[in-house]
Amino acid sequence: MAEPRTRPKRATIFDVAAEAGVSRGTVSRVLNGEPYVSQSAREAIEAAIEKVGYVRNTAARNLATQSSGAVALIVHEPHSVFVEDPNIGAILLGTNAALSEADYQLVSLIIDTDRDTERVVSYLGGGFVDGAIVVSAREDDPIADALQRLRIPTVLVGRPDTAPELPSVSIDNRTSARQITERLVATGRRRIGMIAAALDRDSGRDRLAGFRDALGDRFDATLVVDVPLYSFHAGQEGMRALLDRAPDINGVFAASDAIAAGAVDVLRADGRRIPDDVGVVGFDDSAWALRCQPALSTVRQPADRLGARAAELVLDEIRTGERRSGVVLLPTEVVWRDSA
Amino acid sequence: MAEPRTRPKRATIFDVAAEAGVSRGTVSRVLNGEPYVSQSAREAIEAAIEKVGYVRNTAARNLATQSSGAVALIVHEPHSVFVEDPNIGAILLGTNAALSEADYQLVSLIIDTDRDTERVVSYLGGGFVDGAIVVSAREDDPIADALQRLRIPTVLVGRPDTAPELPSVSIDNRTSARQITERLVATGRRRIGMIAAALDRDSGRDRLAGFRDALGDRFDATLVVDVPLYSFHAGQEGMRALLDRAPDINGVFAASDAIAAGAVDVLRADGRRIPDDVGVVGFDDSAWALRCQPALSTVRQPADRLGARAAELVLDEIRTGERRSGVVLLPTEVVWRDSA
DNA sequence: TTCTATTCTGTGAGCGCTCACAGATCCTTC
DNA sequence: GAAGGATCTGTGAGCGCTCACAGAATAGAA
Repeated sequence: MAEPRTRPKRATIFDVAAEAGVSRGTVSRVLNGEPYVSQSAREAIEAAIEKVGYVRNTAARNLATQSSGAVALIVHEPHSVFVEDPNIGAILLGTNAALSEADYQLVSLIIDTDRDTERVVSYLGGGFVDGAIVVSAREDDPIADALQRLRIPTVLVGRPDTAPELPSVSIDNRTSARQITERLVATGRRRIGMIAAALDRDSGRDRLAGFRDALGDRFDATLVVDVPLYSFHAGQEGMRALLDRAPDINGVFAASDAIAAGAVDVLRADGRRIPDDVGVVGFDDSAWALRCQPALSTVRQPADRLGARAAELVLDEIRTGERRSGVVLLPTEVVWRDSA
Repeated sequence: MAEPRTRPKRATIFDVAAEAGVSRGTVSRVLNGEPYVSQSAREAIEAAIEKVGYVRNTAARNLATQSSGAVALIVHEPHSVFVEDPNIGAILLGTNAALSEADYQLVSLIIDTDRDTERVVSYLGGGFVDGAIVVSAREDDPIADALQRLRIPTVLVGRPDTAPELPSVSIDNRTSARQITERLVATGRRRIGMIAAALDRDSGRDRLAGFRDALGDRFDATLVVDVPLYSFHAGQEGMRALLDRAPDINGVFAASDAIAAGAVDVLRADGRRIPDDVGVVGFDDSAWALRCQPALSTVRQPADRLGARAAELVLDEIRTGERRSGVVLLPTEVVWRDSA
């Protein structure tokens, strides 16, 4: 932290009061939109604020109200994913918008290593934030646990089974996956495989479950490969494995667009035409989807709205003190393009 | 902002003083690492801090020191770029790391619309941050101007010509562009074109200048096309235009990897082999580079170090009160792969 | 021993704000 | 025309910390 610095003195609530010819209390009242202020006083104060160029000092306010005016967005992903994953950026943007609307400050905390976990937990214990949003929590996430212990209003993005007490906002991965797979079925594909990923998260598991739902009796576990990451490379590897097991495969559901792009790459290298020989569908509607040749059919998830909704829920709990547990599911949209 | 909330009472500096049998002043001294504290007092206080679980209240400290303990990272890009551009995420991460090391809080502000500009300027005027880092400032950027007026310590990432008084950290775009183009020349290409972008920023202009440097007399202005964005689509369009103008082209320098990927796409669709018929090089060493077929030769820029260095400079100015203007150039690295 | 430097410690004031309370003013209503 | 309620306003205390100052303790030199 810094040595104190001298900056041009800012006007305080005192200056405003003097200028308007009223007391601090009255100024504070109009600042906070409280009732019981006369019209004339209100106008005088507003004019005075304008005149002296007053802006509120957050530190003082936070000290007096015993709150921080900040909400943490905790992203539990390695740096590489943080940089690459389009959804995370969109969630961040959505959260930021909703929070600043309500005059709250977003503080983003990125957890990469175990050391970060510790640091973040102690930061959270410091009362620096009034609430928290956790993105991509794992099962038994120590952060979620800590947040619960500290009784900090928290909302999860995604829906980990481990912390059902915590409210969360998510998309219906299962139904979405079922819908897009069904369309694959409807176009006459009979040998349909899936490249699944992140089975340690609910999102990954639910996409697999939806795939299974759509196939019903025809589901064949040997046509499911599990890759470690939502990445292009993982998609390539997954597709090669699938091709090994079932050379006659004619439909593929990839757990993300990046994976689908990898799969498309391998399929074309293998001389197969898309969608004629093999239909491929993805998930996310990220930039990958349009970048593929042909453009990918996929599921669009409203990542920014996910972030915004989470922020609203946290704000609500901060204000009312009441936790509304439960899962908020935001609608997705299946986008049909040319890959299937 | 919130109604006050009751949270379990936290220990204050008072509790620590009582526990250790000393006064507040002495506790404050050890907290701030000041001299003139006896060994015994220091030990007693440290034990007391541990025992009562004390953590410092930032709001109170900020109020007393008249500083905020926060540094803003201002990103002047449309949301889409923010989400897509790998460099921005890396800069953010680097800044965050350097700042939290020094116990400062990163506050990221994203400017998308003109309304955002206004809001951010007033936010900045509110004394919420002790310093600022501006990413992708434009020429005549109103934010940079405001920051100067408010006399807030500021460092630019990138090197806009308009605010030479402000210190900045950047890469040497011109030399890097020259180096990678020279290699294109060295492999025997004679008809070399460039897909340039963002010529309203120094980065874009410098890359073009470096290209020109490398070609010397052989530079042919008709082989330079200018595209509006650092994107895949822009790359496709740019390449088509280049092909129209010079069907015999055999070397292409793209101003970014995304553009290069678009160019590669068009070239292959046109039946040209890479690197045999046409050599292609990019810039950034982003995820695009490895994703291309064949993998792209490109310039790696240390985006995270850019962010970290900017943070260090801001911190330094905050602490000393002295502005070190001038440009810090971080080294880049040309990465040779298979596309040229 | 006495005097001066040096090291250490406690105290009061104040940062800018909010909150609770007490008091003032105004309007109803009987 | 007085009582009672609603509406409005000012004041004091306090949030947790830092800073400047004054005073205490210790050490070293004369």
